[in-house]
Amino acid sequence: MARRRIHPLQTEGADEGQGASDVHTPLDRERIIQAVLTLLRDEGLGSISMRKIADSLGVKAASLYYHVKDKEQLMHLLAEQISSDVSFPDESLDWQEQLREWALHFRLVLHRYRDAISIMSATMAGSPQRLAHIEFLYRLFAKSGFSDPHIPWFASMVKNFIYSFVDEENRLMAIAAPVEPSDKIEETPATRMQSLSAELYPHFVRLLPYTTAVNWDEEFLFGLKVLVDGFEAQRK
Amino acid sequence: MARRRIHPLQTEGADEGQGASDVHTPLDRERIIQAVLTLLRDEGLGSISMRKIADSLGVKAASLYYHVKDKEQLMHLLAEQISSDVSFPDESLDWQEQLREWALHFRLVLHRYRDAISIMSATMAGSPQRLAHIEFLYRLFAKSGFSDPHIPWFASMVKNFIYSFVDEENRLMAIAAPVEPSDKIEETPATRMQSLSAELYPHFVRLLPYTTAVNWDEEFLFGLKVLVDGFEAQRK
DNA sequence: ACATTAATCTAACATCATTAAATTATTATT
DNA sequence: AATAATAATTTAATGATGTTAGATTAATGT
Repeated sequence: MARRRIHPLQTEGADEGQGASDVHTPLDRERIIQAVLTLLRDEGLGSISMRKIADSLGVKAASLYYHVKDKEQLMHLLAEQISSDVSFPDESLDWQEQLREWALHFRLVLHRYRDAISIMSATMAGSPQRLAHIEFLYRLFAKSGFSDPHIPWFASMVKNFIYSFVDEENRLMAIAAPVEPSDKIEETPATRMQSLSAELYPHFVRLLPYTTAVNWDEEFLFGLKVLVDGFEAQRK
Repeated sequence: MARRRIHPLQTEGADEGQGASDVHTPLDRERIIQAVLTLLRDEGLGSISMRKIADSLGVKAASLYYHVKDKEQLMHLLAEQISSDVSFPDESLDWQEQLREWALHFRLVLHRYRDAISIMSATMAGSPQRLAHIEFLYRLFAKSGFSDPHIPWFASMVKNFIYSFVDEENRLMAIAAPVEPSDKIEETPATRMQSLSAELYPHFVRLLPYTTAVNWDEEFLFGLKVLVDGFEAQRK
C-alpha cells in the first residue's frame, strides 16, 4: 500500500480547494503556479495571498517557500506564463500584417488572464519569454528598414499601446456593464459619469457615447494603424 | 496662556517628523495631504502607511479617519493634487503646439512627484482636475477638425503615451544609474541586461545603447510627433 | 535498522488598514 | 462661570498580510 503524504491530524479527503488536480502529489512549483492561476481566475489578483494559495493546495503557507523564493518571484512566474502563451506570426507576411497578427494575439492572451495588465506592469521585463517578444519587435522593425535609433521607441510604443488599450478596455467594459439587479440605486461610476454637468465638460459629455458603445476590435486595429502610419511618416 | 492640544502622557516637543510645518494646529485634510507628499518624496509610495503618515504628524493612525474616508481616498486626493499642478497652454497656439506644450508640462509634473505614475494608474479618472484635462484634449481635437468618433481614442493614446513614457523613463534611468559604491559587485538589472547572450537576442543587444544613452526630451517629442502624424494620416 | 536528506508544519514576528468605544478637548448654552 | 453638547483624538482590538526559524515528519540511502 502506497503511503501518501497525509498529516496525522488531518482527515484525508475534502477541503483542498477545487483547484487541486490530483490527490496529494507532493507539491511542486508547477502545481503552485496552477493553483495561483485558478485562484487568479476565480478571485482576481487583489485577493491572492500566500495563505489562500496554500489553502487551495491543502497545505500550509510556509510550505510554499520551499519551492518559491517569495511572492514577487511568483508574480514573475505568472508574467512568464502569460507571455509564453502569445505566439509569433508567420514570417511570410509583410511587416504590418505581422505586427497586426502579433498585437491581436497579444491582446487576446491578455484577456485570457484576469488582471493580466497589473501582473505585467508590476513585474519587470527581464525574463526570457518577454525578451523574446521584444526581440521579435526589434527584428521586425529592423527588417522593414527602420533606422536603429528609432526601433526601441517604436517597439516601446506598440507594447505600451497594447497594455494601455486592454487596460482601458477592461475599465470601460466594467463601467458599461449591466446594472446589478439590486433594489437600491447605487452610485456606480457610470451614473456618476452621466450626471456630470455638461456645462463644465461639454465635449466630454458629448463624446461619451463613443467611448462606451464601441467595437473594440475595430478600435484596436484603428489605434494600431495610427501608430503604424506615424512610424511610416518618420521615414526620410 | 493658550492651551494647545497636548496629551498628558506625551512630552511636548520633538518627535513629530520634520514634515510638520507648525506646532500642533488641530489637524486637517490639507495638512494630511502635505504630510503624505513629503513622505512620498522621502520614502516613496511603497512605504507609505497610515501609521507613518500619522507619526509624521505627531498623531495616532486612527485620527486620520476623522478627516479622510480611507487610504484610497487619500490616493485620489494625491492624484488630484498632481493633476492640478499641470497647466493648460496658451489658446493662441495652433493645436500641435498646444498639444506639445501640454504634454511637456504634464511630463514635467509627473517627474516632480515620486511614483506619480503608480498613483495616477492606481486611481481612476473621475475627479474634476483630471476630467478637466480630458476635456481639454477633447476640445483641442474637436477644434482642429477631427471627427467625433476618433477623438476619445486620440486623447486616450496621448495620455497613455505620456504615462508610459515617463514610466519607462524612470525605469531606464534607474537601470542606467551610476553603480552604487559598494565593495561587492551586485547583480544589478543593468549587468544582467548586458550579460544576455547575443545569440538569443541579437537585435536587443545591438540596440541596447539606444534605449539607455538617450536625450529624453528629444525622444519624448519624437514619440509625440509619431502620434500626431498618425492622427493626421487618419484625416480623409 | 539506522542515518541523512527532503518536505512540511507550528508558531511567531512585524506590518498593514480599519473600526468601535472610551477619552479628552473645544465650543455653545444657560 | 458652570454645565451641556459637540468635535477631535486615542486606546485597544480585529483580521489580514508576507516571511522566517526551528521543530517535526516523510522519504531515501546505506
